[in-house]
Amino acid sequence: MAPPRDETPRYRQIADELRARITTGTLPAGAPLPTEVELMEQWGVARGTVREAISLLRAEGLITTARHRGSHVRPRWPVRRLGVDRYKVETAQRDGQPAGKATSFTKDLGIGWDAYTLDKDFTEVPADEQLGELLQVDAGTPLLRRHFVFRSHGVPQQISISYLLLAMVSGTPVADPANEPWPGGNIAQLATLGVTVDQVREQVRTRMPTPDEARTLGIGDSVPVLTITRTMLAGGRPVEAAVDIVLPGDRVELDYVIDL
Amino acid sequence: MAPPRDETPRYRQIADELRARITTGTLPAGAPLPTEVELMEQWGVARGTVREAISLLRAEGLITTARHRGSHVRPRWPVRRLGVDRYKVETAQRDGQPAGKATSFTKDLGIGWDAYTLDKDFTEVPADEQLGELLQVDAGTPLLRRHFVFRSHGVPQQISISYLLLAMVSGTPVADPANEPWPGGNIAQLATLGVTVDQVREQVRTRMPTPDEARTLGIGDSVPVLTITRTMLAGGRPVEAAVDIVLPGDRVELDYVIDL
DNA sequence: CAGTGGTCTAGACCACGCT
DNA sequence: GCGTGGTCTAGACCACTGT
Repeated sequence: MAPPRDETPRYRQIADELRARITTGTLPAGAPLPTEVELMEQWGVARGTVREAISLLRAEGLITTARHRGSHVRPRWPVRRLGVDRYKVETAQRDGQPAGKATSFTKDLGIGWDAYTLDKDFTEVPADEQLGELLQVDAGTPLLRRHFVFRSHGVPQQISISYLLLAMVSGTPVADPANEPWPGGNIAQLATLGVTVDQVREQVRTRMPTPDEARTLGIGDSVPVLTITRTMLAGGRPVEAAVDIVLPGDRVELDYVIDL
Repeated sequence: MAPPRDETPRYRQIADELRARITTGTLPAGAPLPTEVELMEQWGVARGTVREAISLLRAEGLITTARHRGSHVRPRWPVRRLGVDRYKVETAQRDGQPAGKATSFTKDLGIGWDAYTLDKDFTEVPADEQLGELLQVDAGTPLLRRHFVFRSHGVPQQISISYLLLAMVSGTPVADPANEPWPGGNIAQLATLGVTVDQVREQVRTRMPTPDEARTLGIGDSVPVLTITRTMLAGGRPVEAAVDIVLPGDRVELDYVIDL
């Protein structure tokens, strides 16, 4: 009953054909794919075979599938650039008026990403081993944990979990969530405490999102994320550590300039 | 016939249970998962349901599946760090003896990645629009295209396609593939032509690999890749552009330090 | 040869969005 | 209420790996 074993599996042939239509633009961004039933008829295969093909394309990030509404060609998002100079700009602003909202997030927003909202969640936690190492303190040292979800135009753009030494910020305006978003961002914030950040280290990795992250960022669970572990240092001493900044991989580009 | 619609789908429950066993270490790296038939019996479901669960885990990069040999917990690879100072080190070496093989690739190799081999493929191509913009030349300008596949211990670690202005390198040793790998790497290479690279720009993105890249890098096609577009500048003038450096996302970390 | 995953079929019921 | 994708069943043949 199984059809002739010509060469490549049927479901792969179907996926190949659809992929070609997408990449050549015959199926433009946003266009609906044929329904499963249509594909069954066109190719003369069972539904499972069609679904296998579609799930391949979904895993490649080429399409999205919405329940009851079919699969559509995934539109390309404008790519948001996160430049290195975002930190330098903030530094420059530190001495002048902290006008506008220039967190390291909002600074990055190019065209079209000017308005934004935050979810904030501040708690106090003891340092675990990894955080202790990053911040060069003993495990158990009390930290202020700040969990942010940045959104612009309602679209989630970044998840970040950042840690500050509680002894450094306790009782200051920095420890008060009500003051977020803080004009000038993290670095301006620390400057009000007399801490001058002079070096930022970013460790960049990629991985697939957890189901939770995919939901929060509004991406398919087949779109990879960029993660950054960021350490801010003042005079060689770590003062802030963001262990897991999570960015949607389909619309972010990190831009680094290295002077030799 | 369909079983009770309690809440989460059966295939998801199965995946969740297996995922938990993996992350807690009950199923350690390299351990085999139960076979499909075993899972069918243990959960009392059809094979399709079991396969759905397994394909979920595969998409998350937690397991690999080999034909006729079952699924196994994917071992964690040592993470290779690509630090910013790799370029600075090369600069320092330029004036001294170019001892050893210190390309920007080999410099990055920490413990265990000392021996390596190259695939090289040099051709001459005209600049397209993107390359023209990166190198600040007109489209159509002749370029030397160098395609490398770096391997260490037989394991592919990096694919890169790099472009140099043909007018700059034509007839020089740099244009001769036989001279690769070049001691000291790209920057040392350009130095022999009197070109002093003083700035490197890297644009980092992530995406899923093409089937081709997955095969070349020896990763599953569900492991994301990091891509870098790198421009080297000398006195503000771009002298080299690498449009698509592709790195396996499961074993690479990019490390940037930003001085303010 | 037994057992594995790869592929495929031909049905089924469901919840939900749309018209 | 019709059509969609989501989920599931119960079979089947295949190629290849191991013993």
